[in-house]
Amino acid sequence: MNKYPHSTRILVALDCIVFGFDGEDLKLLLVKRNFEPEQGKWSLMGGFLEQNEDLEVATNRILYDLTGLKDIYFEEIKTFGKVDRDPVERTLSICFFALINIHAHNQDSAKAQNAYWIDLKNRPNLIFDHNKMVDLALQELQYKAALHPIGFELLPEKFTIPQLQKLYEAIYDSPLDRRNFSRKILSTNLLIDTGEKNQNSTTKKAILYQLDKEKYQSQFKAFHYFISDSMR
Amino acid sequence: MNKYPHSTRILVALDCIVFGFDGEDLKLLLVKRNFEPEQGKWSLMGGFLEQNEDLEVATNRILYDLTGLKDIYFEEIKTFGKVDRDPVERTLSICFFALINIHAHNQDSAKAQNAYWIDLKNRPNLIFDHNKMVDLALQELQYKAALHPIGFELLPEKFTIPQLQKLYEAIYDSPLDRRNFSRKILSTNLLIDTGEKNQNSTTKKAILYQLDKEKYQSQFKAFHYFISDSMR
DNA sequence: GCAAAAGTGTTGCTATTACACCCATGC
DNA sequence: GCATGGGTGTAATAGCAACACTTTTGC
Repeated sequence: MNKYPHSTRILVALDCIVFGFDGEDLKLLLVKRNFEPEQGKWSLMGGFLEQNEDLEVATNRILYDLTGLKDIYFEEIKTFGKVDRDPVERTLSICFFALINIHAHNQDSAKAQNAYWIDLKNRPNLIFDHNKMVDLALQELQYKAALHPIGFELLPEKFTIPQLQKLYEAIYDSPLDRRNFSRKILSTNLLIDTGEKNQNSTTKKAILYQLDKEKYQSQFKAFHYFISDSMR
Repeated sequence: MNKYPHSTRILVALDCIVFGFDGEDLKLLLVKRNFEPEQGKWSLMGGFLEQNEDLEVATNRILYDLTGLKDIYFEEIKTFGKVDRDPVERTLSICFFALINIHAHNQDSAKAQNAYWIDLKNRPNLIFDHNKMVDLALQELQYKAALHPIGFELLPEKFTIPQLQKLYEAIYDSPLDRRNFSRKILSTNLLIDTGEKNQNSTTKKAILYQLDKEKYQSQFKAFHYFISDSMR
């Protein structure tokens, strides 16, 4: 240990932007801090990287503590490294976003962390540089979701095309044509008709689909153009 | 300083994949290590993040030391954080790639670092997890260059469309149709005809273009589809 | 004049848009 | 039966792939 001379060791945090979707709006899982510094203010969920912990392990640990979920989809965004970004001590923040099915996560885990789902559009001011992190995370989500089928991570196992459309409309904050959207999604062949229909509807019941996980895996890196350039 | 209790400070390195293009092949600027550990072996250029140094500043410092260039295009890829990735001491590596005009950089700077341009296709085995870093960097370059006009960063100020095509063919290691490529590039309106022609040619002299930097900036985030999905 | 490289043109196809119409459900 | 939301259809257009031909240059 500590054999490289003359170089400083630095505190390394992980900060996580957790996105969820309640059927209408995009939500963020935010923490009302009951600890110093900035007690009482809102922040992202985070934690410190431990000496004997792989980075991926730490990420999964933080997400599990917050949501009670394992195998969450997450993606590293950027490392924030201004010297003075944390007033207490110089701290790097490795920042990533995660997508979860808002109904699958464990409410108790969230409560234990003093975390709440907040509407993305009405989000409060966050501590430190966390506002910038959220802005960047939303940009990355919009970027990735236009090309790759990551949106499904935010939905329950079975979902309808109109639900999927509402999700995309929330992500891009703009309306999409119902008919063209449906055709585009179905043409990817990523969806399997379950034969069931959404019973929670007062009008025509929409078909419930589920993701073809094999195709999802194999086609993940292909470009799908879910959203045209002009919409983004 | 050091006010957060109970958390370990960690050594943070930056490792840089520098891409260049000599007109025929993609090149990597690699360092033949004249220091321990792994002296005599090949590695990426890197350095440590200092206590009072912003992350971006450190990145620019390392790139400047290596190439003698400022304002280099670079992009963060990922932070490598396996506990045992460096045998000497646990070290995080914030990994990024940079694109430079191979003829503009300062040979003396590179020599001072014991760095050489190596053909990407014939690259030697690298130390630690640096092979993985290069693989990932190439993937990211391919991904980004298919959608955004970053390829120009690898070319001199004035260049011809056939040169640009050779660059894209090197990046994707696959041939492109001359006529369709030309049309696609010109349709972006990113190129300005300088009126000059490439004199280093024994046959028909190609038109020298330069980048319209204003359009480059403003359209950078738009999708351009330089390369079709099937080619990637 | 000929070989080699660069510039421009055409055509058929595919994908995307911007629309309209019909069906199922609950009241 | 009617309002609401969901599923399917179509015609015009734009963009793309796969081609051939012509021009410039050095020898």
